[in-house]
Amino acid sequence: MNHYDVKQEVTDKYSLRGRVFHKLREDILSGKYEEHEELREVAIGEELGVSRTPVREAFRQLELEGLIQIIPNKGAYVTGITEKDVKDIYMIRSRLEGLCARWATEHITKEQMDEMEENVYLAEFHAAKGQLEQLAELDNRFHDILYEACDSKMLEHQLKDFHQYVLRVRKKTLANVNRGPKSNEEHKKIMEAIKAGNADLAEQLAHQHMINAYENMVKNGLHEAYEQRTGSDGFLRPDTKKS
Amino acid sequence: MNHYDVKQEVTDKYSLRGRVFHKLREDILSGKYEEHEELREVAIGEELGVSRTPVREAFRQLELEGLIQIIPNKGAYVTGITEKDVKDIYMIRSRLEGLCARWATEHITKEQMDEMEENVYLAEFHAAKGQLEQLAELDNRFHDILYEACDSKMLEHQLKDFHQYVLRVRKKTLANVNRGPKSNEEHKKIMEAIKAGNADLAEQLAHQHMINAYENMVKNGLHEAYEQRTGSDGFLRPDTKKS
DNA sequence: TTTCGTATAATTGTATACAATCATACAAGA
DNA sequence: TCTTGTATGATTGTATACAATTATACGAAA
Repeated sequence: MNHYDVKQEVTDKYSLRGRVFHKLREDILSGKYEEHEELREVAIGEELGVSRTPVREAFRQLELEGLIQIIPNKGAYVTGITEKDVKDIYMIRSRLEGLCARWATEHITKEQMDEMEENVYLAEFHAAKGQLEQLAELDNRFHDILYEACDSKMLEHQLKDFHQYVLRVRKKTLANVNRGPKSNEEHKKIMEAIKAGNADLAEQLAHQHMINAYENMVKNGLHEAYEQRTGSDGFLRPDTKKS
Repeated sequence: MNHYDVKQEVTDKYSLRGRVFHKLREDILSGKYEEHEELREVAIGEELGVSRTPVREAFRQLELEGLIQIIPNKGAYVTGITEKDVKDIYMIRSRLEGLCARWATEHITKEQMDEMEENVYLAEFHAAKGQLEQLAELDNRFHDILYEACDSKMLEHQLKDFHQYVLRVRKKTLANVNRGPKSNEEHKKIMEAIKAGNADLAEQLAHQHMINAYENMVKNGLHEAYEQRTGSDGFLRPDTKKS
């Protein structure tokens, strides 16, 4: 096995730098830090019990992920996201999710198809019972399945990049009682298109699915959704990675 | 003026770390290092006359840009790109370029429109005279104009991310005598669609433009194009940023 | 000869010291 | 009062020392 064949996380979680990186990312996404808040190297270091070196390296990564902005010789600041940014993100993502659905149609395995079907029908069940928490988790998982099924590490990388932003604005989207079931209905149609091998339709549906999600969010008050830092909700965990 | 309003490069070019970052990026893209070649901190540092600290920070950024891969406690390796990756990149980019053209239709300024027209007609001139070098530069510039005109820092960021990869495989694409003029014809149609305010058509044309570019590349031997590290060509400079 | 273990070297990970830059406070002058 | 220059402290930028980990060489045993 060559070194480059090793399945490698973007950053390891077991070095100090890795831990700092993940901790800061989670804190930023969860709203611990205000937008435009300055992050000081020594303060972060002391809080986590490490020196400045790993903190600085983590900063450089967070900068490229778009979560903070570093101004030379001044400091590191939590990135602000405007409403236009949010809209752009969703529109970009709609294209990529569409492409993802297309490729998923071409590359999905039987196991992935099975899990997707299970996901949709399970979500239908929870929707009927009004269990929004489970519904939200299944929603996240549906998209993860889609990412895996598209079988493109490039596209997956892109979509996960956006995930960083999206998580900051998405918290309340599915909290709306109407969107959850509606979202799942759309998942079902996407799933059926994939199963039928209709890539064009799958792309179109996944594309529209994102746009609907965005429009729903706007309708329900985008502003509060992403301005509010420590909302009383939070049933949607920031990191929805599967185990 | 608030600190976060400052137009800020992703990374500054005047710190040692910034210089290391840009130098390494250029070297990787230009093919100075083999794929999967190991980059050692001290060696790079000595070559550039700096210590390991800025080199390490640059490494972390290059990793997130996808140009190198860092394996904990082992080393940093230049990322390998498979043929499938290349295809994926072009397909993803086709969607994003399409979206970019759509937004450009909605947001382009008069100055940008003028420059785009000038670009196309100038390219027509060079195409007629068979001046491929100028043609290639104008081609790059056309896309830069498009990126600026779309007026979305999010999309611009995404497209520039891909640029890193694309530059590694693109060198020879336009060297083909046929593709240059053909490419410009497509630019012209995109330009006309934007000018006519037809966003749907602009998106569709820009989308197809990318796919054509990819198919042309495949037709002319993708493999050599991106495997070859120190080709005798090189009239297409790796960094095509405007001055 | 091959395999394994150990010693040594090489390399990365982290902490810290020092330099450079920036922010702030305050006083002098207009 | 307002502006401006300077001094001081705070913060980031870089170099270096040391620790931890990994790679390599080499010899002993099977």
